[in-house]
Formats: sequence, C-alpha cells, structure tokens
Amino acid sequence: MIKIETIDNQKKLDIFVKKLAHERAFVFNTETTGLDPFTIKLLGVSFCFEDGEAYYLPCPKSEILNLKLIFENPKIKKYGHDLKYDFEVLYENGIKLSGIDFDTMLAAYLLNPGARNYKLDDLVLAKLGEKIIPIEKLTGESRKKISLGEVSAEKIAAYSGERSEATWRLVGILRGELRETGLEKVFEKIEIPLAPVLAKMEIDGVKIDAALLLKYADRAEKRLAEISKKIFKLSKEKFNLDSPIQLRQVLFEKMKISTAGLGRGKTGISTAAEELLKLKGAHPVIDLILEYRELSKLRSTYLLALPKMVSPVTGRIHTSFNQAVTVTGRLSSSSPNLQNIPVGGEIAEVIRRAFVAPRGFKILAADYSHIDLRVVASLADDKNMIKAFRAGTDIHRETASQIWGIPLKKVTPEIRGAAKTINFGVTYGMGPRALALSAGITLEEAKQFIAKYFTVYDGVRNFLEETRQKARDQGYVETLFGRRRYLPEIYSPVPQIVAEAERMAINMPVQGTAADIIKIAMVKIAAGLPKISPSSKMILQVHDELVFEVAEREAEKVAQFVRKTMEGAVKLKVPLVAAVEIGENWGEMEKYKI
DNA sequence: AGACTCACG
DNA sequence: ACGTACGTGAGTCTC
Repeated sequence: MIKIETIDNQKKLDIFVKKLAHERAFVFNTETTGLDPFTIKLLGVSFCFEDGEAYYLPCPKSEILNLKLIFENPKIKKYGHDLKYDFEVLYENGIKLSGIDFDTMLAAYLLNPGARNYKLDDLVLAKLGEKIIPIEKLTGESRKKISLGEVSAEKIAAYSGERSEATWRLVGILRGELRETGLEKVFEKIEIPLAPVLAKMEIDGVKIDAALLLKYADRAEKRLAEISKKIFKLSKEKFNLDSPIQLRQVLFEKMKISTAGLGRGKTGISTAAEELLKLKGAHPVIDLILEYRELSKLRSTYLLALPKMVSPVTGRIHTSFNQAVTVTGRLSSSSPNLQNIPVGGEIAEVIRRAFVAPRGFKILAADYSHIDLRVVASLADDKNMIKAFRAGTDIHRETASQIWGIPLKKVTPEIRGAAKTINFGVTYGMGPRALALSAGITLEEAKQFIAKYFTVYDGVRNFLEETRQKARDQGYVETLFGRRRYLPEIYSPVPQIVAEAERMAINMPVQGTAADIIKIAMVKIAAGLPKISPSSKMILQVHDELVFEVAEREAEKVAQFVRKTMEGAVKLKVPLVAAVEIGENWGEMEKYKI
C-alpha cells in the first residue's frame, strides 16, 4: 500500500509547494470531468517524486495557480503518462507547462509501436506486475457511467495518487529499456519535444467556414435525390443505395450485370468503385452509382460532419493528433480526421476552401517534394537515384530517361507514368503483378521493367534485399534515426504472411524516416516561429505537409523560415525540397516564389 | 463489433 | 488456384 497525502488546507499547500520546488523531477497527473480539454473542468492533480508516496491536490478553484511557477520552470523535470493531454488541461487553466522530460505512453509506444494500446493500467500490469484501480471502480460501468466530477475527492485521491506513483516507477524501467534498444535519441530528440507542439496545434485549432460547407451539403442532397431517382428507374426497384449488400443483389442478381473478372470480399462480390469501374460501359447505371457514392461520401464525411465539430467555445475545429498510434511513426488525426480532407475534385475544392484564414491572416502550406523517394535514395545510397535528385528536375522523367537510356527530351508521358508508378511502388515493396495492374501493362512488361529498374538503381535493389534480411535476422527494422518496428510475422510458416511482412519491412524505414524528418522540422519550426511571427500558428500536419495560419504582413518571412527549416531539418545524401503556397484558404493557394 | 467502402499521404 | 502495394480514420449497414 502506498501513502497518499491529500493537500486540503493552505498550510499543507504551502509546505507542499516548497517541497516540490526543490525536487529535480516529478510525476503529475491531472484529473478532470471528461476528455475534451475545452469543456472539462479540472478536479485535481496528483504528484509523485518518491517510491511509495503520492500527493493529491483537489483544486476545483484556482489552487493550481500556486504551482504555476513550478509547472512553468523548465529546470524541474516533468514526468507523466500522455502529457499532451495534461499540457492542454493546464493550458486551459492558465499554465504553460515546461520541462517535459518523460512520457510513459510515448516510451511504451516507441518500445513496441505495434501494441495499439498504451493504457497506463496495462503498462503497469506488464512492467510492474501490479493491478491498479480501474477508472470503472470510481465511475461505474459503461451504461450508467458517471463523471469523475460526481466522485468524492477521497476516492479520486486514491485512484490518481496510485497512478502517479506507478508512473514514477515505470519511468525508471522504461528509461532503461529505451537505452538498451537505442531508442533514447528518437525519444528525447523527437517524440518528447513534439508532444507540447502537438498540444499547441490542437489547442489553436483551425478556422472553418461552416456555412459554405452546409450550403454545399444542401446542393449535394438535392443532386443525390436526382441520381437515386434515375438509378431506381433503371433498376425498377427502390433500395438502400448505401447498402453494398442490397446494391450487389440489384446489380448482379436482378439486373444480371456480368460479374466476370470482379473481385470478391468475405461476403460475396465486391461493389467497390475499383470493381465497378471495370463495368463502366456495361450499363448506364454504373456511372450513376459511382457518382452517388462519391457525392454521398463527401456529404456525410465532410460537408455535414465538419460543421458539427466546430467547438462552441472557440468557434474552431480542434483535431487530435495522435502520437502513439501508427506502426511506422507517422502521426494520425482523429475527431475529426483532418489528414484526409479531399483534394483534386470540384467538391473537394469547395471543402478545402472552407479551411479559411481569419481577417488579417493567410493560410500557408508547405510540403516536402517526393520525400519518400528521397529517403529511399539516401537510405539505399544509390548513386544513380542520388544523381537524379541532384539534377533537380522532374524525378520521374529522370528515372524514365535513365532506365530506358534515352534523352530527357524523348521521355513520353506514358513512359514517365510507368516510371512514376514504380518509383512510388518501390516504397511499398511492390511486385510485378501490382505494377502491371496499376501501370496498365502486361505482367511480362512489368517484370522486364522492374529488372531494368534494378539494374540502373542497383543500390535500391541491394537496400531492399538488405532490409528483408535485416527483418529476418533481427525480427525488426528501423528508420534512419533508430525508430523500430517489430515484425514477428516474418517467421510465419505461411509464405503469403511472410511476403506481407517483407513489404511492411521495406515500407517502414521509408515512411518512418520521412515521419521522423517532418517531426524534427515541426519541433524546430515551433521553437523558431514565435521569434519570426508571434501571431502565426502551425495548425496542421498531413504527413509531408505543414499548414500554418500566418499574419498577412509576415507571410513572406514565415514562408522563408518554414521552407528553410523544413529543408534543413536533417542532412540526407540528397537535398530536401519543400514548396510553399499561400492563400486566403486551403483551396485557393498560389505558389510562393523565393 | 465487424465488414465494406472510401477519403488522405 | 488465387491474391498481390504501405500507412491511417470515419460513415454506414448488418447482425
């Protein structure tokens, strides 16, 4: 049993503040009435800086401000579990957390990014062999769950104090494991400094023109009704167009449209767009269905959903940038996902136009050009591919020219297209079959093409083979900076599983190194941006792109700074190139020329 | 809860 | 004989 002291009077608080100010490091853990940092209330904070002992400070009012100087002192190290969340809670309570030094969730993620689940309870059980009080013990089970706000301070103190104390002991264990696995650098140089950067992006959010989206939702609705009518006329039956099962029945059983050459899923013939495209021309209903699908998707996922996500408190959209989800080291975004906003269509453009800058500001977007392929060239140390990138022209044309041994001028769009597909496919471990399918060539042609590709880019071929071998030898692969992905499936007796694992083995160092690079750039930009333009904000990250809301008068300065910082984030064997665009919104942007 | 489909890099 | 590119999150239907 650990000792938990509740700080429930001024005298105790004075003593505690003095004591805490003299610690070199402590764990803290905020308790709140919910999960959304903008609507929840802070209930209390627990602390631990010694094995077996914890403190709980109930602070419904402003007691927390007594600790402001300590929380904001970068010299006093802060430990915790998912500190991005605590950062946001404190920020909403007037405290700018500084000195983040260890996050047990991020450590557990780096140690095994395939785990999917990094709940403190599970971590404590796995690493300490102890069971801690589950939240349900306080709030009850799913249906009749109550908020922590309705739970007594005594119970929360026991619950929270125990968590802080367990976190404290986890820090020692996880720090050792990070050191043993060489993950210390990625942890200290990338993930830990990134956490408060992401927190700030989530807090700031993005401005949306909700009225514009809803106007188009209405138009989409009307168009969908028209399309449905036409489809039902052709099928001579009304049915739910959103149901793949009903659609399959109508198309293939009632209307007897040929299913030859169509792929199937677990439940029957697939009606995915990819399959329906094969039926284009077979029946006029196909085009209508494709149009219905596209419009319906955009309406429900973006036009209707985004306006619902506007915070009543800030009037903006606050996504979550998840730092411990993907197996490759990328971020993910949810509630809403702002990393899959449509691009390149009529309605897609409308949706992007709804991501607006406030008065006096502009949207600035900067994206890395071909970062994945540049990473391949660098990791593989491939002389020809490096040469192609140093030439600084169109990489796919360079590739086509090198592979077919023809001058750049003679590269046709078709040849360039095939080169583009394979350049792209290399980062996924693509085989001849997939190449043939996506480049629209025969299997034989694809095989020849790949053979030629690897003759010219023999460094790439060696890199791919070495990466597979490494996965087999070590059971894991890693990025340039040492981020790991374990691949136990590489030892499967089933050849198909092994092949899948090999493709993952090839993709992870590429995708992961690119993720490392943009994360490093984000940390550097976040550190430097306030000096360049205090009112400008980094608001989104979309894997190879960063989006900012910048003060109009400082847009040029920011453009220069962002581009330089992204391009200089790390030193590869090829130059990194970032292109900047500026506009009133995310849909209408113009290239920023140096 | 799982399947299907589809939006992004 | 077949299926074949990596990584995500969300809306909808179905059970």
